[in-house]
Amino acid sequence: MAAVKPCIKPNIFDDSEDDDGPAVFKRTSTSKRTQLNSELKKSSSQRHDGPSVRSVSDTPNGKNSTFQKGKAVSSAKVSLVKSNATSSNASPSTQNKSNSSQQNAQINEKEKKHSNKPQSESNVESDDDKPLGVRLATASAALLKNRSPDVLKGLSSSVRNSSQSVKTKVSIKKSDEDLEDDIPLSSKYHLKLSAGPSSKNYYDSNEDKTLVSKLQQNGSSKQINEPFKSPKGLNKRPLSEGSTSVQSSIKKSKLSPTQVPAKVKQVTVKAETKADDDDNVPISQRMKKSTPSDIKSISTKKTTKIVSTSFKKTSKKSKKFEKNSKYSKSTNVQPTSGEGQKWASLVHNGVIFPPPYKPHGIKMLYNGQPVNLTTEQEEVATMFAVMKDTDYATKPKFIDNFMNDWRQILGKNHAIKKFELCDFTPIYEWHQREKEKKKQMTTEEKKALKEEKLRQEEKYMWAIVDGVKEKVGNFRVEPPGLFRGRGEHPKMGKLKRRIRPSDITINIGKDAPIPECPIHGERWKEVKHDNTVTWLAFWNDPINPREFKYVFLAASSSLKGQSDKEKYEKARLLKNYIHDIRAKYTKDFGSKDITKRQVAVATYLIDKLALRAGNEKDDDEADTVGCCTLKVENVTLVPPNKLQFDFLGKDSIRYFNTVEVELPVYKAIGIFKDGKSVGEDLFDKLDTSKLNAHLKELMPCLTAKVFRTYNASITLDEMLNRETEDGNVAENIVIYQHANKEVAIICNHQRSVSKSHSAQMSRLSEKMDELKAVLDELEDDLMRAKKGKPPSRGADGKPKRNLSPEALAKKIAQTNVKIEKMERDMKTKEDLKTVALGTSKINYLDPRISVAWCKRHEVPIEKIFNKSLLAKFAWALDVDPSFRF
DNA sequence: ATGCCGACTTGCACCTAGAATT
DNA sequence: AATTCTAGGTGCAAGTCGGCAT
Repeated sequence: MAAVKPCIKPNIFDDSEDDDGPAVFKRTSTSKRTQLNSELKKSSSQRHDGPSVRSVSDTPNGKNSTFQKGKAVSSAKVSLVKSNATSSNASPSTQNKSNSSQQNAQINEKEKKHSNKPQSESNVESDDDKPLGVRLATASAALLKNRSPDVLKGLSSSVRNSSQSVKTKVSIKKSDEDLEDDIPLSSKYHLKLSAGPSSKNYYDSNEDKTLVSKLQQNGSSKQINEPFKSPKGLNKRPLSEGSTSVQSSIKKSKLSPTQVPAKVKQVTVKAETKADDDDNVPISQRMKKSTPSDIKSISTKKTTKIVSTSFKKTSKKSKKFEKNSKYSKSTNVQPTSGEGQKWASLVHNGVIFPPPYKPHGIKMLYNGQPVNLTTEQEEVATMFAVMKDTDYATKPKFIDNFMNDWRQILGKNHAIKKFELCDFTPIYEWHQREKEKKKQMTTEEKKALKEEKLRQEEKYMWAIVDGVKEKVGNFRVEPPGLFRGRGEHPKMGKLKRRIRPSDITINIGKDAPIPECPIHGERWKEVKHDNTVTWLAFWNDPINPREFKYVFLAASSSLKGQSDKEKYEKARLLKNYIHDIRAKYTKDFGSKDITKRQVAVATYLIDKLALRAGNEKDDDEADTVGCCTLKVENVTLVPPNKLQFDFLGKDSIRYFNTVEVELPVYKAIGIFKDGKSVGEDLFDKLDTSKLNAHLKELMPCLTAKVFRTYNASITLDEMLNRETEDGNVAENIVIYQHANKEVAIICNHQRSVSKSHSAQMSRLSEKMDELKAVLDELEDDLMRAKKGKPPSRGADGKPKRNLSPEALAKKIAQTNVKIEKMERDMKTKEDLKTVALGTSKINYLDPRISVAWCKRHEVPIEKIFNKSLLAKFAWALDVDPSFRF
């Protein structure tokens, strides 16, 4: 099928499993039905009037690429690694999946249906459903453990070694301890996996046995529960050391979409899980036929219904959770309909602006002398002053950008010229005092302040969408400040100027009153009525005027909930295609067509390692990469068949991981690297649009990011179902958190170690020592008691009560329990110090998995989802307990 | 095909109130 | 009552991806 096909909007997917009816988001107060119909009629022609007006770029120094360019490239560790790696060579044991397959005695009907797939019947299913990473993960524990600090530190080296380098990396001081923390989650994870026996190779059900056989199977054994542990250490992730600049020159300018399917906008109907529907069709056929028809909305509707009803019969829903849900199913009508219409009526009050700057009059020093500044000049000086104790304050790029922008405000003739002569301390101290004052306020004062703020903001907090009151996400206009880009962002420190009403475009229903401009005497830049988009307002980003800042509804809104659900449905759909997709790319590993081969390998990496797609980036952004933009130095071959990845990904978070891969992949990577020099693209024939175009041929609407969602959710689902025993609530929660953590590691979701982490840990170990001392003493006393002697004197010298051996034994047992608990707590704390659980929970884990699991195991959902998550996932709360991803 | 624009999701850090601990 | 710790909320940066114009 042509690469281009209309991508359906997931309406297509069916709701049947979670409820009886086609689900529709029900709005509390008003029903949408009427309006929906009308929406259908409307055409979406207004689409183009999106934010169109834009100011001319005003980036004076948008070109600051110098900094970036200066960076040196990295990638040295090859040699080191190599040796280590080899030694660590995980033994790929093979072994089976039986575990997983039996995991679920009570597969519900739906499940069974799923397993009907042609090739995956006989529970092969279970295998395919496993995240690749899990199945095939490898890692060299030894490698990680042995990593010398140098290895870590310098991603930089190869260049260095190779002499080409100008390594300019801004030095970042790191202690050895720090280094430990730098080990990316993913490595830890894989490490863990690598050790044990494992499940069979994922593709063994493929036709492509040859390839398979060549490859060693390796495994994933979850039983090895000893994740890599980083002993001590504190601190943050590595930073910039990674990539560098050679690349900039090589960079292509943006990506280029090849052919993009025309998107069928959210069409109405409810889609059905085509998955289910299709289950009886051989996948191959399915792939072909499916798209056009199935996915197209209307036809689907019917199907859906049928399907859903059939499903339903067995399911009885539990409504418990439903009450607080503001959504519910009401009709068959889809919330949005028509061509891409997102709403029919939209009422809101616009946005609120930060208060004008209040000058404090504290004079900073220049060359030791107090200087007079105008209000505007002082404002910018203050922005810098208050950042004194952040890392930014010492970064040359930051300072440089800040000074450039500040000088413009100071004017040509101002006395202040050189940063080195500036002393912002007086302002900084003033700021500290202010903070202190605020802290000292009594609770009542604070409360009053809070109420006042609330009073002012209340009207902006809500919008009325199709008659339903919904929370607005970010109604506060961003205050002016200094740009805090992540990683080595070339624009960090630039002044983010104040946004005014004349910067803002409002989007609102035609019939709604236009929000009054909150700043007297000013007016909005523009007011439009585009119901094909969900934003309420936007303005151009002052740092990069070609980009926008939008005001959207909050996550709890129906609009967001709906697309969230669609996202997960799409990922679930992938479950039905994944087997064939894997077979296909495995086959293509050996393709003579180099593009095909690159596509295959890239897809494999995205699937197996949950890499992001990797769009092209401009020179005025931090130099980070994703799959398609990997540079040759980001991947190192580690014989015989491992790859070591080391690069900075989104938010300049380091991805460092060594993985065993299929031999053909290993070889292919070698070929892709061949003849290229540092800074060049590993996948030179690829970009995200080509890759996504390819993925769309395999499954309608499939894009790279779906793999992340899929692998995250399927992992949670399987882990929960495999590991939950009939424990109590607390035990179950531990299991959940464990699964959550695995997912976070797969996705490389990291957080920086809190400043107080090490202090906290040492405090805990002190306590632990105390407890142990107590234990020793008790044991001693017990001994004595048994011999009929009195207990020894306590530390304070006072005699202790003479307890019976039984009593002492009991105390000992209690103490032991305490110690064990404490050990566990410490371990978790240490384990999680660099792992961020939240991101996956919010963005990657289908909430229905969690809700259904909670229902099955009588875990109160509140233990898993906090208030805002409950609101965000309102659409999922009434899922049938038998739901499986 | 490419580049750009546009809209929307994802992601980490920071801040804070309130819980937990002393 | 004072302090420390933590979860949860917010802020906003940084991704993804579609689609149009060229």
